[in-house]
Amino acid sequence: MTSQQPEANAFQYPEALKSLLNQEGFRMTSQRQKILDLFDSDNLNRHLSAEEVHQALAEQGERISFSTIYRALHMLVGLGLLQEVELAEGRKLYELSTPFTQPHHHLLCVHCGTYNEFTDDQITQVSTRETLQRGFSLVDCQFTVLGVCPECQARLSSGDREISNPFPSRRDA
Amino acid sequence: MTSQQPEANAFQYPEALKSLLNQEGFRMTSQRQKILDLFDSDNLNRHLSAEEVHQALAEQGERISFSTIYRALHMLVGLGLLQEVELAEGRKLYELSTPFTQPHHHLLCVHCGTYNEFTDDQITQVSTRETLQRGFSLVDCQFTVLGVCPECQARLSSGDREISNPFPSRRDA
DNA sequence: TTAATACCGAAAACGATTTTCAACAAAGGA
DNA sequence: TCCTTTGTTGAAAATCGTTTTCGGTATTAA
Repeated sequence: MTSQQPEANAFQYPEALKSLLNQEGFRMTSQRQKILDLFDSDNLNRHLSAEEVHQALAEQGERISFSTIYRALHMLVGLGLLQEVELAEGRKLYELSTPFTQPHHHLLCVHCGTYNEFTDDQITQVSTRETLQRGFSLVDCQFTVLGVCPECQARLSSGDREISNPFPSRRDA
Repeated sequence: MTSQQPEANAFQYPEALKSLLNQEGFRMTSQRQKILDLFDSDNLNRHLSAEEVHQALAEQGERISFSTIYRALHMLVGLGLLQEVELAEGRKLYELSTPFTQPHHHLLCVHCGTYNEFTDDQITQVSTRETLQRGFSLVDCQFTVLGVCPECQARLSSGDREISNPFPSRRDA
């Protein structure tokens, strides 16, 4: 109850979240609550960019400025509730951090940008081993496998040859 | 000799590089050669940002515009000679791609930004397994372990508490 | 009730990257 | 050889995601 770490179910208890923020001198506001809710709603346990957060909120009638969104995302990362991942080039994505979800990694199609998640103990093992060997403390690990999904393979084999940037841009999607 | 793939030693043979570009309708120019040389010079088999490329060239008296640098880096990635890695947030780094170097991964200190490289067969195994299982073809994999290096641990334990962004910015370095 | 402090949105600033554009250079014919 | 086509360059402008500034508002604590 009085632990410094957020409990695994902090999201179920609005009060716990509020006091977590308060401990650090922050306040729980309606904007922040709505942003958090986005990540917690379980049909949405995916990665969201600031842009996508803005859009998702807009779709439910909430008009929250980008400055507020960015500030909230930063704060939530600082508190350990969210974590950043770098999947799509040029922008950062955010997801619930590992105390609240299973550690997982990403398999990304470099053409259409869709991704799968997977978990693998070996990855965790390697992370731990490498950090220990060098006296590092482990903060996080990000494993991203880039490939071409079956659909894009089919599409590509029928014609359209081109030298493509292995990192997809928003426009290509 | 007539293979479509670049040979592992293409960098030793300027002619091979030139014809590799020509095959795709590009030309080998002095600017592109100098940029390539940067990555090939073996005391420099590290990651360079566009900024660092620009600076390294400036130090040897070459004044090449950023537009040219960015264009060359893109093209070289497209040709498979370089690959992008996302280590430092907010900018892309480039390094020789795996046919020319050993596959390796990165252990990054989130405070000072220094990194170690390591290799690990398990990572490759997992990449292959996950892609095959889903019918993907494997393009690349990026494994980045984030941690705090021993030096920063020591420095941090003596005082300066703060909620910090787990991704370091240039200014923090 | 007031003072202090955190918060908000709009707009400006920022930094990395990309594009535009006009001039230039290499290649490939007539 | 001259000419045309096409790729390349640098400077400057544009873009994009993100961060900061600023004036005003809300919450908290004295």
